[in-house]
Formats: sequence, structure tokens, C-alpha cells
Amino acid sequence: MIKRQKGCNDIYGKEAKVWKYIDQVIDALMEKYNYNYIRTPIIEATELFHRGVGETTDIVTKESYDFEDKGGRKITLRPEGTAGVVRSFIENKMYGDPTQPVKVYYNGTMYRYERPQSGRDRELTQFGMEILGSDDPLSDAEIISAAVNLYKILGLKEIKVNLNTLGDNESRNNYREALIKHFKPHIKDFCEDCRERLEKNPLRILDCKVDKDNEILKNAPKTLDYLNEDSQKRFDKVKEYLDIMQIDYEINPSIVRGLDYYNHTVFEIEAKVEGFGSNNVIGAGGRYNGLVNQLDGPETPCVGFATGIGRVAMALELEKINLPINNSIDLFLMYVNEDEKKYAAYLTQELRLSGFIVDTEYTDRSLKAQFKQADRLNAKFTCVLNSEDLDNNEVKIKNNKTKEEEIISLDALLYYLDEKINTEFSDEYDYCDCEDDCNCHHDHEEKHECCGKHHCHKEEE
RNA sequence: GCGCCGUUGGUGAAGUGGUUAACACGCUAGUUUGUGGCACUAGUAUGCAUGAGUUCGAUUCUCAUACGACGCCCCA
Repeated sequence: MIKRQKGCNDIYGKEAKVWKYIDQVIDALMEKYNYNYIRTPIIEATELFHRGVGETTDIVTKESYDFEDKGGRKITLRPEGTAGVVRSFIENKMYGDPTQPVKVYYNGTMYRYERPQSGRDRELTQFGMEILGSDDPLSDAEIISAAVNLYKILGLKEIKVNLNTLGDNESRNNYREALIKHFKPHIKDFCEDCRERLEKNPLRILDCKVDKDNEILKNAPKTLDYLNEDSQKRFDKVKEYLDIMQIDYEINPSIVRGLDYYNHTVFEIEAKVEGFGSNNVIGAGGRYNGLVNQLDGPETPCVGFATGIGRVAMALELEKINLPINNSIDLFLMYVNEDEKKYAAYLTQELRLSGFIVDTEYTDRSLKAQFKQADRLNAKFTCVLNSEDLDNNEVKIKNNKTKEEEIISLDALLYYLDEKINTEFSDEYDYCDCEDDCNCHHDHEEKHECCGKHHCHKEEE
């Protein structure tokens, strides 16, 4: 049997509905924020990600999907979205567009050649948004607010924004020097990894899991103490705008970015739910004023954010958020003989074109089995087509919730369904409060997604 | 790249160096002459990830590989 590739997942069934819902929320939100959708290729030239700048070299060679195509071109499957967007920004000279800044969002597949673990796959889907061409602190605040609002609209409650600033290049470099100076005399007390980090990436020592209780680490200098006046003012502005927008955040000096095109605002958003793996960050972002220039574009200040759809879906599941996802169909049509089947073919066509969600039988099963199928599909109404009724221009239709049956004329069917669905099924998703398994002997109970209990429609009446 | 644990039908899983691999759910059919759900009955893995080894004999023991889960590194 051919199996899927390591660290890659098939998203289908209920999970696919959740993903689709998330996508819809993203699109609707981005429209309100007036961001334009952008699609860039999944394959890019390796050097886009392989700029050989300090720490990146190690990352790219070890953890990205690099290969040569048949023409000998060096190709990399994009490991993140920002670089492609920036490449596109430069290549298409978007910096010349009359509308500035350029606000775009993407939502697509990324690839990282890593060992899979909780919340980390080789193929992942990320939504991200970028503002290119603005250095205004308001744009930092807008990105953070949009991120928080996305999570809120989806229904997540247990999220936390960790905010920090690296300051401008001067502040950043001063801080880096101060850190090395602080840790160097005591580095022998730190773990092996931290000893490596000292010269390579001293900022990373700050969020080391092994040494997190080390006094030297706790007393380490904070970025905030090394901000020059401009950087401090800028950070204050970002916080001020966030306060005005009523976005909660916490200053967390251990939030850092290793790559040197980052400066000023950095933030991470955590899901504070039980059950997340070792890494509960569901989204992160920051300002990267150095990147456009580094990729041979004009000096352009940018800020952005990205979140993994898989992790968001995981957070929604762990928080047991009941999403407004339609899991039912309006009508299931049943039949036994060929004449009735022909009528079913006609009627499904008719009803679907009128806007109803309709399904029918395709495997010539027994009526009993067809009823089971109707239940599995959560049909609001069932209808067994009967030759006699049809001769009289009538159908017998059954409300699967109340179990009431009615014989109605075919002419009235559309109106009847429309009316009933709007009145009797309008509170479709609102059944979260059941406490106990119902004791009735009907087998039409269904397990609740939210509470894991059983739920019986009849009992609810 | 490193570490730890795992892999048995459609699903959840039990189990053993040796005839027919539990049990449950699900599914299909019947009892029910065209109306499901309850009940009862029957059917539902020549198969225990793959390959090699030990053995008279391996799903069971050993090793390797693949995949999965979790953690480390790293996290753009």
C-alpha cells in the first residue's frame, strides 16, 4: 500500500470542515481589515531562503526541502510565507503602487524537513498577513489586533499575547553584547546547548528550557533596558495603540527572534489549553525592516504575522469550541422500486436546484438500511417515495426530529420544506447544555462533540 | 540529526513460541408480507507494519527498515 509521506496529513471528514470554516473566517476578517489575498508559488529559488546570513544557514540546509529540478535549478519548497511575499513585492515593484502601504495575506502550504512531533508536521498550512511600507507603530498594533481578533472570532478564549521589542539595530546590538558579557563568566554552569548559543545566538539562551531556573538567567539584562530613546518611544506607541484597541498583552522579555532582519516589535501568541504539546505557540510575528533591503529591494519597513492552521484547529478542539458547521442535510429520499428511483432522480435534481441539501440512495439497499443512512447523514427530513402516493401527486414526508409524518402534495413540497427548516431547525447548533445520557430506548442518540454525552432529539421536545 | 515508546479486521482493542486470534462497537442480512432505531439470529482478519534471523514451529523472541506518538536540537 502506498502511504502518505512522513509528517504529511490527509485532512478530511469533520476535520476538513473545521479547516474550511477557519479559512472562511480568515477571508471574511481580512476583507474587513482591507488586506488583499496574495498567492505566491510553493517552490522558490533556494537562495531566497538561503541567504547565508548568520543563523539561517544552519536552518535552511538542515530543515528545508531542497532539491534540484531536471534543469539543474536549485529549488526549495517554501518553509514560510514571508520571503515569497517579499520577493513578489520586489519583483512586481509593489513599492511603486499608488496605494501604500501594501497590505496582503496568504494562506497556504509550507514544508519543513523536520522530525514530526506534536503540532509540527513536514507539511503545514499557514495563514499570514503582512504590511509592507509602513514604519508606523499603528501598523504593528493593527497586525497584533488582527491576529487576536481572528482567534477571538473563531471562539478561542485561552490565548495570551506575549509582546516584546528588540529595538532598532543599535539597541539590538548593544543588547546582544550585554548578554554575552553577562553570561560569559558563568557559561560553564549552563547546558551544553546554551554554551553553543553564547556566541551564535545569545538571545536564545533566554528561553532555554533546561536552564530556565538558573539565577544567572533570571537576572539577565532585559531588552527593554537597552532600548535607545527612539526605540523606547516607538514601543510605547505600539502599547498605547493596543490599549486603545483593548487588546490584552503581556510584556515578555524572553520573546526574541534570532534573524538579523528583525527589529522592534516581536510577539508570540500562546494557546493556554491543557493538552498542547511542548510548544503551545499558535502564532507569531514581528517587524522585519531589514528583509526587503536584504533581498535587493528598496529600504522598506514591514511587519507581519503568521499562524499555523493545524495548531489553531488543535486549539479549537482542545477548548471544545462548538463551531457553526453544518453537519446535516435537509432531506434524504428513499425508494424501493425502479419507478420510485426514477422519481427520486427527478426530485433530487429539482430540490437541489431550489437550494436544498438533498441526498438519496445509491446502493439499492433495504429500506431499513436506507433509514440508517438517513440518520447517519443527520437528515432533517426523510421521505420514502411510494408509487401510490406519487400517482396521487403526493409524498409522505417525515420530520426526523419530531418523528411526525405528513402527506403533502408535490406542489407544496418546496414551500413546506422551506418553512419547516426555518422554523423548527433554526437553533440547529444550540444544543450544548445536555448533562446526562437520556434514558429513552431510541437509538437515534448522537454523541455530543462539546460534552461527549449523548443527546436525544426526542427527549429535548 | 539525537532520545523514548509504539504498530493486531472498518473502529476501539485483548492475547499466545504450537490445532479455528478474544470481546465490544460498527457494518450487512434475516425474524418484520414496503417504514429504521429496541430485541434476537447469522455473516463480517487464511490475518497480527515490512524484511531478515533464532527455532521443528514466530503474530509472540532478536535485529534492521518504514511509519506513528512524544520529547530534544531547531523553530524562518
